[in-house]
Amino acid sequence: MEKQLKRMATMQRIQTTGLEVFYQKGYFNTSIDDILKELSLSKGAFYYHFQSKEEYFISIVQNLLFRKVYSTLIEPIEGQEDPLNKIVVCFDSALETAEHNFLDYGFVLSNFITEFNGKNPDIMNYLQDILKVWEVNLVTALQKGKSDGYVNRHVDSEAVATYLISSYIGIRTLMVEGNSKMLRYKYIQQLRQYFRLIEHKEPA
Amino acid sequence: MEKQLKRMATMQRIQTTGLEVFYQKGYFNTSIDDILKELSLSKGAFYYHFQSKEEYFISIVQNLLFRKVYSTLIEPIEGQEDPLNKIVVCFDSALETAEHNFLDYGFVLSNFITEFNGKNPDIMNYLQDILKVWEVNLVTALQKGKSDGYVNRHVDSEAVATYLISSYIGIRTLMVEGNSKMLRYKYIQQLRQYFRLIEHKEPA
DNA sequence: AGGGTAACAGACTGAAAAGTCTGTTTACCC
DNA sequence: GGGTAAACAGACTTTTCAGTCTGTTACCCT
Repeated sequence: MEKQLKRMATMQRIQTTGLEVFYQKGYFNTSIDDILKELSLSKGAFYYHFQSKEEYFISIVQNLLFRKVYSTLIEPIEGQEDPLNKIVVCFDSALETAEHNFLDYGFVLSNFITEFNGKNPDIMNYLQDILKVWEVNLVTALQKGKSDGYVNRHVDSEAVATYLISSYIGIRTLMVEGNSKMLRYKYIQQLRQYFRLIEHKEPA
Repeated sequence: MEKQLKRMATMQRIQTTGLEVFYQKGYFNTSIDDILKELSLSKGAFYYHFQSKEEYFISIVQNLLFRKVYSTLIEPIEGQEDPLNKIVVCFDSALETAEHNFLDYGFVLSNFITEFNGKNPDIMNYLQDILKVWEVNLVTALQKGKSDGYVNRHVDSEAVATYLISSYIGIRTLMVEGNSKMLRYKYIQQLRQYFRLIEHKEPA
C-alpha cells in the first residue's frame, strides 16, 4: 500500500511542475528534459509513469488544469446569491493573483487553446470541455440570478456568459505586457458598468 | 532595376506564406522547411534573403502583420464620425471574415503575443507596439466621439478601449472551437448593449 | 533473509530542424 | 557572347528532443 502512495506522489510531482513549465514556456517549446531537470528526475522515471508526452499533458489537463480553473473561476460563483457581484469579486481576485505574478504568462487555459488549435483535436476537446463547464455554470448562475431578483429577466444569459468569458480571456492576454495593475482596474470598472445594464432594476 | 524588383517580389512571397504558416501552426512549431516546401524554394534562397528565422519573423510582423491589423481594425474607425457604430460594424465584419474561415486559428496578433510571452522580449515589443497603436486609435476615436456628441462625456475612454480590445481578443480565441456564427452573434449583441451605456444621451 | 517486483538512472537511437557552405543557374552589362 | 554578380539549389553539420532499453536501487512479502 505504501508503494501505491509513492507512485501517486511522484506522478503528482511530475504533473505539478509540468503544468508550471508548460504554462511558462508552452507545450511545444518545453522538452521533457526541461521538466525532469527541474525535478532532478530521470527519463526512466518519467516514462515509467507516463506513456508519452501527449498522454502526460492530457493527464495534467484533466487533473490539475481543470481543478485550477474550477476552483478559481467557477466554484466561487456556483450556487451563490447575487451572481453579478460574485462574478466581479471572483474575476477581480483572479486578476489580482495574476497581477502579483512576477512574470505573468496569461490565462493558462486560453494559452493552451491557442497553442493546440489546429494541431491536436484530441487535446483541444479536453480544453474546450473546461470552457464549456465554465460557460454552463455562468449561465446557470445568471438564470438563478433572475429567479432571485438580482438579474434582469430580459437579458440573454448565454450571450452574457460568452461576453464575460471573452473579456476575461482577453484581459488576461493583455496583462502579460506588464502594466497589469492599471489594466485590472480599468477592466473591473468597465465590467461594473456593463453589469448595470444587466442587473434587475427595482420598479420605481 | 529588374533585379531589385525580383528580390522584393521573392521576399514578399516568402513573407506572405510565412505569415500564413506561422499563423496556422505557430512560430515554434513550424520549421523553415515547412514554409519552403509550400513555396517550392530552397534553403539557399531563404538564407540568401534573410539572416535568421527570428529576423525573418520580425520583418513579417513589421510589414504584413501590422498592415493587416491596421487595415481591418484601425483604419475603418480612424477619423470617422459616430465611433461607436463604426466600431460595431468594424468588429462585426472582422468576425465575419473569421467566421468564414474553414479552419480558424484565432486572432493572429494575440496568438503570437501568447506564444512569445516570456520567451522573446524583442519580438514581444514589436507585437505590443501594434496593440498600442490600436489602443491609441480607439481612445482618439472615442474622444473625438465625445466632441462630436456621439459619446457620453463621462466615460473613461482608455478603460473602454482596453475593454473593447480584451473582449475582441477573447471572442476571437473562443471562435476557434467552431461554433463561431453563434458566438459572433452573441458577442455583437452584447457589444451593442454595452455601448448603450456609453453613447451620448440626448437630454429629453 | 532473500527473492521478486516496483521505481528509477542514464546511455543510446532516430528524427527533425536551424543554419552553413559549396556549387549551379539566371539575368544583366559592356 | 562572355564575364560577373545576384539568386537559388541542396547536401551537410550540429544541436535538440521524444522515446527506448538495459541496468541498478529500494521496498515488500513470506
